Amino acid sequence: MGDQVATLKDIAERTGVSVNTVSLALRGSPRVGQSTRERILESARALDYTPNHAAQSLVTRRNMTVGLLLTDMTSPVLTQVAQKLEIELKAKGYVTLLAASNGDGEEEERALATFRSRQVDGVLVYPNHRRHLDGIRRLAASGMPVILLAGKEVEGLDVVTIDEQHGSALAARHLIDLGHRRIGLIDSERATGNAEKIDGYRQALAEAGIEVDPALIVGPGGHGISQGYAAMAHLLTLPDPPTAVLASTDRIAMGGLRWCQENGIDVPTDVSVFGYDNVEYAEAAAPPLSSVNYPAEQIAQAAAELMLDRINTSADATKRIVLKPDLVIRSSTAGR
Amino acid sequence: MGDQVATLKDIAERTGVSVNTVSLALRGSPRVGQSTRERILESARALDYTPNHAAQSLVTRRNMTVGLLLTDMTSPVLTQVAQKLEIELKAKGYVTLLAASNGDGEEEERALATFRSRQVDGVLVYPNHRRHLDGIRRLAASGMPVILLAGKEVEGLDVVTIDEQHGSALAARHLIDLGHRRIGLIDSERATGNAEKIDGYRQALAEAGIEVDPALIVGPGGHGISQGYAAMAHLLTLPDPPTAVLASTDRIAMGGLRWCQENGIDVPTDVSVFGYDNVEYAEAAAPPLSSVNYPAEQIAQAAAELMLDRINTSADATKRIVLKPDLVIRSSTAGR
DNA sequence: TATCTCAGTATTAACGTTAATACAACGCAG
DNA sequence: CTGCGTTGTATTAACGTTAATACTGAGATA
Repeated sequence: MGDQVATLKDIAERTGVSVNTVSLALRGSPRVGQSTRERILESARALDYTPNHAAQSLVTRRNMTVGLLLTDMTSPVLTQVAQKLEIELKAKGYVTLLAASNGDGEEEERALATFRSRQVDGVLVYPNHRRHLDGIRRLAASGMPVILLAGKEVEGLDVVTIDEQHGSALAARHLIDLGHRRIGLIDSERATGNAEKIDGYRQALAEAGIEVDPALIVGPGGHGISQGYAAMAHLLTLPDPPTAVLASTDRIAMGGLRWCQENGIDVPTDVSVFGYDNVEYAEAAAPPLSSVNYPAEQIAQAAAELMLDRINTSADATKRIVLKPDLVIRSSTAGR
Repeated sequence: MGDQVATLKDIAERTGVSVNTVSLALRGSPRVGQSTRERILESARALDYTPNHAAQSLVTRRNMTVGLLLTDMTSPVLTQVAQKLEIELKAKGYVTLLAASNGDGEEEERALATFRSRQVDGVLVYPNHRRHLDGIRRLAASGMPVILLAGKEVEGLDVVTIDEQHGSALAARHLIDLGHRRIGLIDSERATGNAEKIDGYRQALAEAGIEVDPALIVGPGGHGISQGYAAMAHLLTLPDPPTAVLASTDRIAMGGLRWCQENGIDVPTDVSVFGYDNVEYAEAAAPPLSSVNYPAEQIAQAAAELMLDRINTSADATKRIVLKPDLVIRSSTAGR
């Protein structure tokens, strides 16, 4: 029963006023009389009225929706950001339309097209590739507010992200300060921030006057736990193995920790291991993992704020908000 | 330039035909002539036309959207399901509108209202409370397809979930088979499936003729890692501590593992620990955690299929799909 | 040649809402 | 008692699309 949803018209008929009066009353306009308003509100409640968003958005040209495009819906870092964003935007009345590109460029394009077709008011994107931003640029050029959540060096687009190079350099410096000179790097090619993280590592080593040994840099070809396991195996069975290892991801680091454990290599006595992202599980690793903290909350907050700005006020120059990450030192790192 | 989005009308004016002809042509109707069609398609491309979804949905009464309400956007299990669901639904042309209730009943209500207002074609829900389903029931009663993703005992609503009691019983039985008699249970009150998991534990013990010692059942008051840590501390400092512990969540189990590690208690020699969910990180725990596998992919697949069914064909009797979980045995469990 | 068919296109009316404007009734100042 | 602002409500026109129906001209049919 009552399979049809109630519309303004239904309320209007029931109360004997015009549709427009109902609309005004429900929106709290002072122009409708006390008693009429009450009758209308009561009818609305009785009919369990919910405004038809499509109709509203068609006429107001506001959708109260922002699109959020993630590269991976299961990444703890990304979902943390997504969670905060959702909360932040919801507080302002916006709904989050989520899509995942799962590392696929075509999926990314499709998601953007969907966002456009649905007339979202703005789009937040973790791009798949740092260089290949054509689709995103096109969308932005068409007047859609677009904010990138990775790729601090990007020109011509708003960006809110962390300084991944800085984080990486910080971690490397910390290891150097502990007395390490041979520091391995496991960096997954496709992970967000690839080149930047390698750059930070190089920078820290250069500053300390340590020559970079290319044999100590290994791309695991993925960012799963098993890839970290394999990469660590590779590094520690080298003729002249590193005494410390920097991983581009906690996942990778934890895979590495597992290899150490299985092979009787004590962390941090035999090797120090440094993660990246400060995932919740890093705390429960064996041993608890030192990691570069990804300030998800601040990113989300800044991004949400900027997004609302972009939606409500017409274009300024593009903005670039780059947060500096800090370190969380636990017990997977120690001096020589 | 071109800040205004192109509409059918623009294409119509440009090609000199009527709006309706354009609409037909773009939808591939055979009723429009070859040459006209080509001119229209070309114009559409030139103007970078994207259909206005709000307008479409207003008249077709199909939104091609399903709402997904999660209790926690950062839970690895839930996001895994969300990911698969998104992929599955996207393949059928549906977009996923995501919301998180974050364990708050009012947020849940608000999210459902949003879904309704946006005229989603269906709603998938991880409910906050098993008993308090009023809002969800009301939505379903209004004709909206609704599928619950937890709470196998629920009447009158479609449910796709796993048999949590069975999973829990399986795990307990495994520990019993290994020779354990004093088995602790850490079950977080609010986690999905609370009562069921306890029931499974009781059931397995009863079957084996082991009396349940209430002192061995501890509710950690949350499902974080630190709560698991504290709960394990509590259990293992008992006068007569358990020789095996079943945790209602991998997160909790991993918190427990950490406590053991810090306190020189070897797992599995001194205690066996069993997790629940088979989170990715379980594999990298120290030691790798035995866990009840949550078949996220199957859940998502079944839920998506049922949802499309509900959207496309009018109501049958409510359906209840309950998958049986299996165990993943790693090295955190061993015999006495 | 008159009629019938049919392909191709146009016209009209929805969908549910908001926005702009018009109207009616009323009290009140002049 | 005329005119005027005020208050409350109604009317009309949008928004961009689809659906139903109406028209038009040309070739086929009788």
